[in-house]
Amino acid sequence: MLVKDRTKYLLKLNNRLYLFNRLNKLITFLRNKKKITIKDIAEALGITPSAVSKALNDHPRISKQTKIAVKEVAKKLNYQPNNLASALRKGKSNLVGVMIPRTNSNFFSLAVEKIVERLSKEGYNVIIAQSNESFERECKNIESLLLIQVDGIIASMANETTSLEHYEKIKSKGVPLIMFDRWEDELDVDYVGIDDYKSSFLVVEHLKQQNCRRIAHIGGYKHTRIYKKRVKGFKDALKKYELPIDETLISESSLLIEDGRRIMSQLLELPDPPDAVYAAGDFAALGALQVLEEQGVQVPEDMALVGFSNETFTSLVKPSISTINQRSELIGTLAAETFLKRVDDSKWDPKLNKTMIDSELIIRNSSLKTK
Amino acid sequence: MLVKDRTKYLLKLNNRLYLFNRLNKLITFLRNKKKITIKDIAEALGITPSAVSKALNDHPRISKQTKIAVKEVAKKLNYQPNNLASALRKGKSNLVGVMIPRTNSNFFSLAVEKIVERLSKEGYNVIIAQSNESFERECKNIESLLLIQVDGIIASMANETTSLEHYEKIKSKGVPLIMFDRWEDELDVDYVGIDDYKSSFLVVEHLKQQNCRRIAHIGGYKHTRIYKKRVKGFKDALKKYELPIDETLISESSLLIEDGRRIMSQLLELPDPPDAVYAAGDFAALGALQVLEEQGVQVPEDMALVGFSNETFTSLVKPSISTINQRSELIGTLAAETFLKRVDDSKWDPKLNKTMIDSELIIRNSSLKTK
DNA sequence: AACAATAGTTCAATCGATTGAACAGATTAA
DNA sequence: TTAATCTGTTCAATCGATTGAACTATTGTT
Repeated sequence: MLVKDRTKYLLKLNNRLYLFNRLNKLITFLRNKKKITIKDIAEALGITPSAVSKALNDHPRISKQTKIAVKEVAKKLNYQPNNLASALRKGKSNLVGVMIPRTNSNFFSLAVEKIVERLSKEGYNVIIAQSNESFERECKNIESLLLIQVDGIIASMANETTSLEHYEKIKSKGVPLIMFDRWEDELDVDYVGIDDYKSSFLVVEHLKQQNCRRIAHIGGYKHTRIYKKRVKGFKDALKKYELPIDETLISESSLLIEDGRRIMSQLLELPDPPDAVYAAGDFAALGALQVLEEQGVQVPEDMALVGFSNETFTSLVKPSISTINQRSELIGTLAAETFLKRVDDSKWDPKLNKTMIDSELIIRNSSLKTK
Repeated sequence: MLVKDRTKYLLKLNNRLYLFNRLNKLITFLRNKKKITIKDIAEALGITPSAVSKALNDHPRISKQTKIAVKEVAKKLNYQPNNLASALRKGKSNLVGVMIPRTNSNFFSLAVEKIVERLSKEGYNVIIAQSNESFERECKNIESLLLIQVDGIIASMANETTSLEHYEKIKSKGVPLIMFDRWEDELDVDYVGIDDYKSSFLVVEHLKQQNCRRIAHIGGYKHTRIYKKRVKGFKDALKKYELPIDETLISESSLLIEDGRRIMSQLLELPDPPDAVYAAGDFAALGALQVLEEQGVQVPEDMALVGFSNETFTSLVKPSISTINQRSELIGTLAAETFLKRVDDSKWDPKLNKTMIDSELIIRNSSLKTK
């Protein structure tokens, strides 16, 4: 009995001490703005740091009371967990790297936005890196991302990139890698993107409906899978719709404005010029449009024009440019979800996820002859 | 009992699945070599981890021989330092957060590129966050950045933002904060941006030279410092160049395309419409241009037009839009350097750095009457 | 030869959170 | 009454790198 009474007394004392300490801590905090750790919370409550850690992480063996008390004090002290420490211990940084060729493109910008949106819901922080279409930069970025121990990388390849070692390196480190849009077949990774092959069919079908007979294609470099697929789709679609395939009408370039200009000029000088141009990129389409305008060629009457990617400007120029919507938001969300599936042990599956979604043709004035 | 048995069975199954998954992961892991730490290097050389650490960091008390040997082994084992561990110990993550309203804007995209370029030279990794002009998102982003313990934040305010508590929080945590372009005077922080006031002078001077007499201004919201300055500069410039100030010609908006359209329409309906429009944003300028074209108003003959920011499309539309180049690259570089100065203890200076750089007027067809 | 100075390492604590094992006390079962 | 079970917590090791103090050879000085 005596022991019990003494314990009660001690508890009371302890409680008083607790209140006192808490107050003290608060004052100290406000005065020196020092960083609060679980140790401080533990001290304030008269328990150990490990109990605090467990309480904060909802460990089943911690009582409800303690959890509530701990969380309350944590909030009052404005506790911010040290991510570095827990990352070090858990071997998980909660950081995901996203690497894209450029941020100032409608497609990538939207996709990234969705990736961030989805991943932050799961408590991840996203690091955005841009390669500027440069191979070297891409390598460096990957180095950096691995250095800071991201839990995964979601990437889209730079145009310049042909060698894939740096991507292999990610895989060899056991870091999940998800590719979207631009990617190579040889790279055995999860993938999300539109069906480039099918997209070309949409374009050709539409142009055929507009009574176009000779369709030219301004393509991207064939070492990149998506551009190869677009060309393949283009040719197969021509076949399907019984249109002639003329190799002189098919070109390969970086798809910049200048490329569009140069190639369009060349096409116009042909003895038998095309009556429609399908560019695998909007910038090239814009370049082509400029040349057409300069040379007084009527668009779409004399020459129909379709681009690819739905860049912002396509709806702003005159005539507005028909283009393929790659549904960037959906791709972004799916890429994020593929990553989440990959890191979820309970759903671990050796099979790779290859997700192909359907693109959408946006018909604008540059290709709409018939009303 | 039956229930219990079943539970046990399920647990067993679950456990087996878990083990299987783990084994799979282990195999992958082992195949790709385990993670190398300084301990491994130490073991390989028969010295202690601390000696290795010191050798790698070029500590003066370590012999040249040892340093060379350590670095050689490190390279051979493909050692990658654990950033988390060193960050935890040193209290420095080598991460810098950059928060911008949008990535798909020429200005911000270029600025960020330069920031990354400059900071990675100094061994920093950059986290890019976009607020999408949303106040809420901006707050969340700052939370995240602080959570992962960035060494500093370089930011430009969202349009929506009027309250500044979240920025104050950064400061109160002792994390260096550098603002660029969009920023408020009340916020006592380092700053880099163009001289918005002076920029308006450039525009008015140019329009006066083009014989414009009644200049309208499509302004941004005045709660944002830069837009306020542009209006002030505009009025003062009108005074200086002895042009009339007509408040009905000065408006305030979000500077979106629609805003430009709406305001331009209103201006055209005035009994005495202006002969020039100076928009504080390129998108608004574009909207205005669309309306002018639709209504058959000749640009620049009947109405000269100048925008602001040098967005990509300004040089692509017809007529190309005159605009202000904010020298994003320079701003980016300077912002990065301001940060570096701020964290360099040897150059510690309580004085805040406010850097104003001169902008540049790019004269294009939308305002060039005389050749 | 004795001692100080110096170079080159090792030792041990540390950053902050996490986690399995250990332990104490309360409750229930045998 | 004793043993078994369950609950709620503490203990101590750990993640990997860093760092000042301590220690041990080695060299130089007188």
